[in-house]
Amino acid sequence: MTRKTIDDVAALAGVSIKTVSRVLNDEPSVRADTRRRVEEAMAALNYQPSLHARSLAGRRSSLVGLVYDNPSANYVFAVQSGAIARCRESKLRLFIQSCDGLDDRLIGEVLAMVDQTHVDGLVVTPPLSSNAELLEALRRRRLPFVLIAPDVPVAGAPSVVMDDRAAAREMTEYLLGLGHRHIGVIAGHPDHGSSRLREAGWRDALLAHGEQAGPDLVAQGYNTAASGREAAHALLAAAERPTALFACNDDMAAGAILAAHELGLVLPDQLSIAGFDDTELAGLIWPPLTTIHQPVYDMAYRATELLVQLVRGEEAPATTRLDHRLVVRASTGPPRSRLE
Amino acid sequence: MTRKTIDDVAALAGVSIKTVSRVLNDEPSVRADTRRRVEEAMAALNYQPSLHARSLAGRRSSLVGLVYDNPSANYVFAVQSGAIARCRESKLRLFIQSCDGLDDRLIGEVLAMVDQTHVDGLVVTPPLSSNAELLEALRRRRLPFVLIAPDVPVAGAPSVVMDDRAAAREMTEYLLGLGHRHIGVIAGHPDHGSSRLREAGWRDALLAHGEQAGPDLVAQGYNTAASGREAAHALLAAAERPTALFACNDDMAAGAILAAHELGLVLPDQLSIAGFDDTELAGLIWPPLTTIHQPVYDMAYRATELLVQLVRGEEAPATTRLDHRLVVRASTGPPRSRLE
DNA sequence: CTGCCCGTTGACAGCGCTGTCTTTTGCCGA
DNA sequence: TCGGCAAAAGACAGCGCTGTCAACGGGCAG
Repeated sequence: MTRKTIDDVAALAGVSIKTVSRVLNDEPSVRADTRRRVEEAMAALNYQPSLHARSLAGRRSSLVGLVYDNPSANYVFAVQSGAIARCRESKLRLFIQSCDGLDDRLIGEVLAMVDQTHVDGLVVTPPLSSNAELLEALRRRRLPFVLIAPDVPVAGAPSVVMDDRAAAREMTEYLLGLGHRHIGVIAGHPDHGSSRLREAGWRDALLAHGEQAGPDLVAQGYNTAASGREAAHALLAAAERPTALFACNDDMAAGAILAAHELGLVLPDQLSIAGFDDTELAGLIWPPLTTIHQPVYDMAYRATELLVQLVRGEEAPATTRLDHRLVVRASTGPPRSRLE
Repeated sequence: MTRKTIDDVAALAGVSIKTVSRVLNDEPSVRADTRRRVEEAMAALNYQPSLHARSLAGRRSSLVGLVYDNPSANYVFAVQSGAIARCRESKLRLFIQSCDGLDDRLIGEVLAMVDQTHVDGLVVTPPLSSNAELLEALRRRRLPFVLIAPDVPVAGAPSVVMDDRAAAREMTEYLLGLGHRHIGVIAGHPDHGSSRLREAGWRDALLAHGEQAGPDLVAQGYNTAASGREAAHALLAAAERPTALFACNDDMAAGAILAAHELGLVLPDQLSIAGFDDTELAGLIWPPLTTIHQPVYDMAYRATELLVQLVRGEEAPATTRLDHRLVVRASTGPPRSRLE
């Protein structure tokens, strides 16, 4: 059993291969009954057109690239899921390129992938979406691409973002509303654009309420649980201990909770801890984590949708902002002093 | 700037395109200095051969497929990472196919992907690696494939496995060694082959030590934290409460820990909880989870390596067994009765 | 010096499609 | 009935490579 080609279908349907091609590509000017005959022949032969032949002959590959660099498993998985879902709707295929450990060969590898596979466009996730050099190289290639959560907007490339700063401010205001006055922040990885925004949101809220936001309330983290734990220990060692900690992502919040447990602190009575992202993890730790829901799946879905538009030659909005949501769980509560 | 083709390289190097092709494919019978000239030309032009043209003209595509169906984010991420790492070494590309939500169209979609993209071979992860119908269809297509953790060995398809049963037994024996006598088990998803093996390992250990392994010590879970929590509540409601729980994966263990916290139980004094898989989660919850390290990344790496061998026409061992490891953390300890 | 062999290189067809251009068909009004 | 015209269908080249086979040249035995 040799593989079926367009010639087999054409022969069986009694038409030329070009007509089969037309049916395949949903082109007009094919009579309804001809179309039906062709479709029946395709079904009867279980015909599957060759991606490679189509890509070589035509200009498009029906392939969308997704590039990422070492963010967390949950993030990558959510992004992939969203992008795959949208691709399926348009009969596209997702081609995934991990840049993990590529370091300075990164740009070359991404471009090699782009050139070899002829992807029609690219979805770029953070932190690559803030890599100016990469983006510039993509632009020079005139390859359509969409950014997820870039640091700053890039001309000509639509972005899908959420309002990190407003969300962080919201979270901090929620903590202030509970009665906290000393709210420490565990900052995110300095190379990630969102880190600055989230820290800024925390500062916004404190200053708006006339509270201090001094350096003793800030500890640098690196988006990992280990760094969160360390940062939390540092913050909690201060003379005037914060009664609440806002970690700029859930992993660091989990690390902070570990630190709290190590110090024998009862959560949330003696210490409130909040995170950011609402990963799966947030609901699995104890106490369940108050956090900001970041709609990663939806952002990836939307980004892919925008890319589809670009590939078709349609316009796409420069910035698409999706809503976040404050998710209150059990890791936060009023400070003990107010209870006593 | 139009894209470079093999003709450009040939012209610059002053050879025929066939010679460039030979260099590209590491074929012998190219004189060293000719090879060098061609390589220099390729570098000078930044030439990237077209995947589609190569696949169409040759028989192979340099594409390896990876199929998965809804296991956890961590699992999928680890598998992808391992497979990508091995692919990179052989200059192959990984083509990912998610079967999430495909249900009965699953087999058709996988085969369509295989036929359209002409992947050279497939790495199949659980639970698909136990899908007899899918595997049979792949075999009929004479497509090389390697299974990760299949339920039962499949003739002609190498498998990469770990010894789930021995690992579960080891874990249970460790708990017995701590002094536990009533050890409950939260069984995994009934559709996953490993679930049975892990439960069997638990039973092996208990019976070998002359302990009961009655139905009141078994609760059905579905590999999710929510199901683990429910199962734990059920087990802990028994008249003679178990002093230790063995959850057949980490997510369910996390759910069980949630349940324990809800009941106000102090871990591990009043209750020990152990998991299986050693996902990232295990180190992030409180108390850190005692579990079995499953070498998912390594299994995927190895599976891809075996697939590369198969594609080359070499033999590959029917079964490759990788080592697990008992990872003791703080969620387990001697039962309280022994302390009193 | 001749012929043979092997290592090296090249000419050319064709992989399975799509783009372009041409031909055929069906349908309308006169 | 026929011309005219748009819609439908087909012929054909060629996308960028690899497989096949043929051509070339140099070393070496006879």
